[in-house]
Amino acid sequence: MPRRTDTRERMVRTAADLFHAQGYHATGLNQVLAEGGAPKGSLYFHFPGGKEQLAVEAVALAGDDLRTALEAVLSGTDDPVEGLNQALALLGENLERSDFKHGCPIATVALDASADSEPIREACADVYDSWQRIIAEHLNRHVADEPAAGEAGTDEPAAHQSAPGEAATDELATVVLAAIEGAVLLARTRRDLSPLHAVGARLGALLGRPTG
Amino acid sequence: MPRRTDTRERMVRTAADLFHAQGYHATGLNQVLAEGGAPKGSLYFHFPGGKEQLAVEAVALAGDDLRTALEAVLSGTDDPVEGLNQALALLGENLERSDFKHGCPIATVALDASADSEPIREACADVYDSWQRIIAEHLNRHVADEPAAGEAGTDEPAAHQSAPGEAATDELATVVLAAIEGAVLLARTRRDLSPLHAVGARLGALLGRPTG
DNA sequence: CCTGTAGTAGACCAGTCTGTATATTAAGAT
DNA sequence: ATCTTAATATACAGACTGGTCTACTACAGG
Repeated sequence: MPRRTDTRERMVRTAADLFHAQGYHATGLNQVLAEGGAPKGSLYFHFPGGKEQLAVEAVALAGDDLRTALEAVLSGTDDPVEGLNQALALLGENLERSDFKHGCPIATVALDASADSEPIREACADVYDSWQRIIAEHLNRHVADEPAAGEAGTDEPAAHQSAPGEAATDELATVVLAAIEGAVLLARTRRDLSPLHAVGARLGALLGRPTG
Repeated sequence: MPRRTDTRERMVRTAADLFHAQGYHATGLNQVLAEGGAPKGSLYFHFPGGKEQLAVEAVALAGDDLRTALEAVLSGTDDPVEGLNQALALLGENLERSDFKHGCPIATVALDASADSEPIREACADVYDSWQRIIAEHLNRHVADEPAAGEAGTDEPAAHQSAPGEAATDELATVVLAAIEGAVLLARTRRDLSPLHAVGARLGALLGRPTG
């Protein structure tokens, strides 16, 4: 093989970075090419699907990276609230380090490209699912032995097979993910980390702790 | 004044709609013009600041509209959880009615334009602030008499002046807003309302209810 | 040595982008 | 009736878009 073999990966990484900070439509291929140091021909050789394919792969890559980091942080502690707080701290560091340009690597693309491209939308949804799964597992590991509330325990016929509160944990993981995503969105827009701290401070109540 | 006098407002409304569904960079001025039935000259007459000014005004308008709707819904009930659930229902209807194109009218622009334009970013931040204020007032009206937790009551010197739980209510409103924003983001990306329902179901726990 | 091919390099295309400049029209004032 | 101004209507400019095309380079196998 001629010259370099890492061109493809470099392009995806560059694209992921730019999409992360600017979104899909605000990022031109020329910018990706310039920043990645590759000519146009190479792009369409490696990505015959063009910008759309590049975005799908970039989203998947960024999602994997953050999922890995999330797993590492969450598995490092026994306290579910503590684990999630460390995840929030990680996101806060990313925000600060990038002058509030790097929030959620998926959200921008999800919002500004899913109207255009169904494949991109699906890729983003898949990433969110994977994150939610990690969070749910984390919660299951530590708080599944609780009665898991019961405010809506009427309309569940016999859905939960194995664990008793599995459906409830999924719901809880959805809420946790939503709160985190919203906090990152607010923090990025306000250029201020306090939304992350607020969510962190209220995680205890959200997870059903007596009062923190 | 010649011809029409509503051209300006029509343009802002059209722009707000398109920015809402597609974001800032994905929406071309030609599309705004075509959909609003106005020529280019009129746009730069009414908005000498060009696309940026149009976006700032569109964001403010959309933010005002939703703030009004939010106020109406929240003032209609005495139960804070019930009120927020109705707000979630409203957002869910908007999503469904628009085939999941209309989520938060601010988020898309906030994410894909605040890297480019400081004025747009500020406009978005202002809208979020206004929404948060509405939520905080709503919470203050109904739950301010609670002890307002205290899991992190160590590093607060003497911030809260007037009401005892005011700072705590602000924090809580931030978390509520974040959770709602995140839920809308997830719902739009997944094309599925369940994140909204999940947040609704957990609002009680989040607001400090015993386990309701 | 020669050829096939993976990959690179960049010119090029048609279309679109935001923004500007120049008419043209309609109303209000004098 | 005329002059001014608010507003509309287009034509146009220059830059940039994503995408295609062809030429070229470097390596591998025969």
